[in-house]
Amino acid sequence: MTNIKKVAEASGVSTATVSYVLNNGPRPVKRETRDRVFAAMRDLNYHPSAIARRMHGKRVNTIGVVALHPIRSVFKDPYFNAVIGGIVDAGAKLGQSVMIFNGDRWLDPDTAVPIFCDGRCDGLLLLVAPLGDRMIPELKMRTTPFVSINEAASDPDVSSVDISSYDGAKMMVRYLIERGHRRIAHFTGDDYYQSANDRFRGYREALADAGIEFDPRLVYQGRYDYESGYDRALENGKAIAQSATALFCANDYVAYGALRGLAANGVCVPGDISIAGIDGVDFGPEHGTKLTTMDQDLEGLADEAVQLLMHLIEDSPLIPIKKIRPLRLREGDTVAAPAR
Amino acid sequence: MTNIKKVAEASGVSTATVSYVLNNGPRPVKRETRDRVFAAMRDLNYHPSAIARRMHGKRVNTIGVVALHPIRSVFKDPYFNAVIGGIVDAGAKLGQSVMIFNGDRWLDPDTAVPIFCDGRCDGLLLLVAPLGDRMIPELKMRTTPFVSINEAASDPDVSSVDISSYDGAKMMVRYLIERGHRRIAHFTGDDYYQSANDRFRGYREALADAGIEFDPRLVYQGRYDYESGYDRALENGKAIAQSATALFCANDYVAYGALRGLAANGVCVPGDISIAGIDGVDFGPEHGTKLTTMDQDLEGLADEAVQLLMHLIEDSPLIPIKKIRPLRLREGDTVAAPAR
DNA sequence: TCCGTTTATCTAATCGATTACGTGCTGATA
DNA sequence: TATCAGCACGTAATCGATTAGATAAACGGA
Repeated sequence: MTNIKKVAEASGVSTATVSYVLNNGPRPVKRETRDRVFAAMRDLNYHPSAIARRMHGKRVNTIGVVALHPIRSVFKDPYFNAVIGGIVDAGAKLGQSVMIFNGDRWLDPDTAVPIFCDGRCDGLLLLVAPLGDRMIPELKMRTTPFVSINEAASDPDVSSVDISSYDGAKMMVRYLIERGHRRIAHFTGDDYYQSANDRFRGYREALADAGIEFDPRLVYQGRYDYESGYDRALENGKAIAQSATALFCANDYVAYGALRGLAANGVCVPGDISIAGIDGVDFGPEHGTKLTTMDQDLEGLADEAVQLLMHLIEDSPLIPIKKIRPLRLREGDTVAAPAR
Repeated sequence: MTNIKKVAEASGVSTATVSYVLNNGPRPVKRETRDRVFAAMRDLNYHPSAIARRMHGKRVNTIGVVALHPIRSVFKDPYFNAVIGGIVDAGAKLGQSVMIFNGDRWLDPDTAVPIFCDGRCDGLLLLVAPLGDRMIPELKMRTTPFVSINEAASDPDVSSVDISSYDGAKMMVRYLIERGHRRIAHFTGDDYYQSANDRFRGYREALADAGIEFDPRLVYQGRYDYESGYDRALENGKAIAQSATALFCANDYVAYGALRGLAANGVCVPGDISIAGIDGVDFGPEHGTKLTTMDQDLEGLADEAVQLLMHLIEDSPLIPIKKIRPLRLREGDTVAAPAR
């Protein structure tokens, strides 16, 4: 392989000079010499080893994404896909490659965190809810900067980018109320997610603000996935359609599941009941129905997280930075005024 | 940071001995000493730097995935998602992390390939059709092993994992013929993909084998995406329904597009016309109609590619290895016998 | 003309590991 | 007891870069 030594020999200078040319500093090099070095680099098809540079604290232009999910596969999930895709895109624009840590192998923080921080990445993005509580203390013991995305931002020392699930849920339920609904059911998400609790709280607050009494019989405990929404809608479809005119689901998967589960019960959406989700996940053009949801702009979220991480890597600020992103209503075809 | 030197001091041995303990070789260490070293590593919370080890030709346990597409975003594409997800899963099982190279930044082989090979990855997987022709000559000049996945396997020196698009298309068209169809239309894929041409060829051969004359009026040139299928079906829906009883699409996106485009024309599938795809892309449970398609088992493909790459990395065999994977028919709800 | 500055470059230490080579010790053999 | 093999481990070179410190030449002011 061609290394810096060969380039130095070929251009008749020391390796130090080649390095100064390569990095455009920290010491100046005469233009004439510089040109000779560049020529030698071209002739020998030289490209510096990222590894050797990292030995001196230089960056490797790699950001690690720890994308773990306790149950489902991350790559079959449009939410994770959108975020990871956004990270890769945002990274590529800034010349950063992205390393993905995904799989059961990384679930144990004691063995995983040292590997995340073994020098291959300049910084880390965490997509690990609800595992962050176990992961973050380990990460804080090391020097690799990291940003937590959606969840686990409760720790005040951790830089994070997050959405306000509470506000989003509240806005959506307020919207349903404005459309004339007063009997609004709710399918919850997994209760070990902080966001699921926040969304439930936003739902209750919006009702309270409108002077509507909270009815626990309209709340169906569930998980954050399609099957959960489908199963609950299939079991309770008729009851829901009779007792409520709208159904607010804890996320878009649940909402789509509910949609199909209700359809299987012969309930029409939005004719018989309105359905609203939250997250704004893009299921692609192949998908049929457009869901009314709160869009959290996952690409924008990813972009902001990457930029924040780059800031941490480059400037290592002393105090943690927390960003909260707003959700925006996206009207689809699943909400209408109540029939009655 | 704690490094090997501190561990050596703490356990009263030299760094060499610590290294022998760490690597369990190449020289033996007395059990007693080994225990002392392990204890010191635990006490100091020591974990070796992957970077420094790489300086001595050791592996970093990272495989790079070059996932480029000339037009669409890779992460909004279920095909790429399935393959990349499969690679990440297969890698995690073998203790490998995956680095993703994606974005316009890497389209130019002259600047990109040196970066792919800058030491951060032990090997590369190429998902770059149809760009491989430009990328592969550059890669062959370097020492980083690589495997090409689907396309660009034409170069006899390159190890690859591929499906036989020709056989798959032929099998699918033969199946349609067996179901009673004789007038079979075809939506092609982008003609700069070798696979698209192979699929078209398989279509023609299957017709020829059954003694059915090839009718160029039944062939609609297009691209490998949903919109292409949709647009062609929307424009020509009635004509297609009248002139053919089945439609074989160059991939699953096109097929889904055709499905919706025909529906918009009031054509029923499979009542009025049967539709078949090829690839076996999984659109997730949220998706409605089940397409009849040729499944190429993308997870299995990814798994085999990772294993092949690991073989190249570990054993550096002298001759390239080429694998061809079969496609399997997956019956869905979009093919029936012709109505007549 | 002499000395201090500036400029351009070289020498060598350094990063954190791996490993070839050298050394001291033990025990078996002649 | 001298010799030699083998074991256990230390010393130091090495990987490919970066960079502080040393050095030599050019330049400018008193």
